Amino acid sequence: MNTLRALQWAHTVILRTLEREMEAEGLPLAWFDVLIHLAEAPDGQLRMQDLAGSIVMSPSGLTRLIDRMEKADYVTRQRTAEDRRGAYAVITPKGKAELERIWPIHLRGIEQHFATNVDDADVPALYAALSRIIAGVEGPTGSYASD
Amino acid sequence: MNTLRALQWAHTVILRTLEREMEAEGLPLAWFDVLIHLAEAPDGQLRMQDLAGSIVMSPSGLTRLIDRMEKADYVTRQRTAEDRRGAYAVITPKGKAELERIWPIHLRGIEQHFATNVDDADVPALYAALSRIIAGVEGPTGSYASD
DNA sequence: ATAAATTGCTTGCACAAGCAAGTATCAGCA
DNA sequence: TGCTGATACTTGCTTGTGCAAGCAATTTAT
Repeated sequence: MNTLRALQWAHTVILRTLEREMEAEGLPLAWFDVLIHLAEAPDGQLRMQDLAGSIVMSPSGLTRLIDRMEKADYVTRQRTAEDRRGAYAVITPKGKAELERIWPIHLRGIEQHFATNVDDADVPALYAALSRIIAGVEGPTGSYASD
Repeated sequence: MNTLRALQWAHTVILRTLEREMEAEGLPLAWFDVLIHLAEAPDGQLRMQDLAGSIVMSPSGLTRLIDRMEKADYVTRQRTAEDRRGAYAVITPKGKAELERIWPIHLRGIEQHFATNVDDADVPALYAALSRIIAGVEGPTGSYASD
């Protein structure tokens, strides 16, 4: 219980801080998340639902997020003949460039607000514990990639 | 970085699940958070800003949250002569009753979605690591109570 | 072959949250 | 006392999110 509360606190405070930093840089954290997941995916594309799962957002939320990002020319939607209901979100060159730009800034933020405060010795245990939690909540069908 | 991502995942998935459960029970998680912090405070009251700090919410967000909860008669605002700018949020009997009602349900949810998946051996390390993170982000002025 | 059920994404709607600006009160100092 | 600045909360506005419903394409069953 207290551990859960600590988890919530740690998350909220860190993420809020990072979010503000990113926003100040002109790229909301959610946008960054999308870009990085796409950049890491083969061909820089992901089905909408897979992407929604990866960044833990509702389908409708993702639809609008991609709407905005498409307007900014960071991603494109690509429909495929193979299943004409579905759509891929594809990262654009501009999206890639933006990701390159923001990446070091974001890393610095993480270093400053998170990594600094983690005892090196804690990391493996922390990571292992969190992974187990995730695996448990998700069940065998989970889409969390522990890359 | 991956550890941070794991933190984010674990938090988001668990909290989202709990939130849906609570909402189904008729008490949003945020309301529960407010109630429990008030119930734990001396005289069941807390200054608005302290409460905002405790549940990690912006002052404006808390104002409206308390507005809603006041309408539901779970809390009251009480202004004091000592400093007429400030206000206390005070838990009402109805609020306490609601907390009693929801508490076991929430605990069961935590057990099911969180505690089950945490290796008992992990807990101390996990808690310690998270606490260090929190302390680091917060600085010496932090308002996180590790009760 | 065709109707029914399912899937994949998109819209209508309502709501909660944050930022910036506003208001009232208090503290410090000439 | 009377100003100046800080504090504590509240309000106006904008935005992002989720749920429920909708639409189109696809699969399943008859």
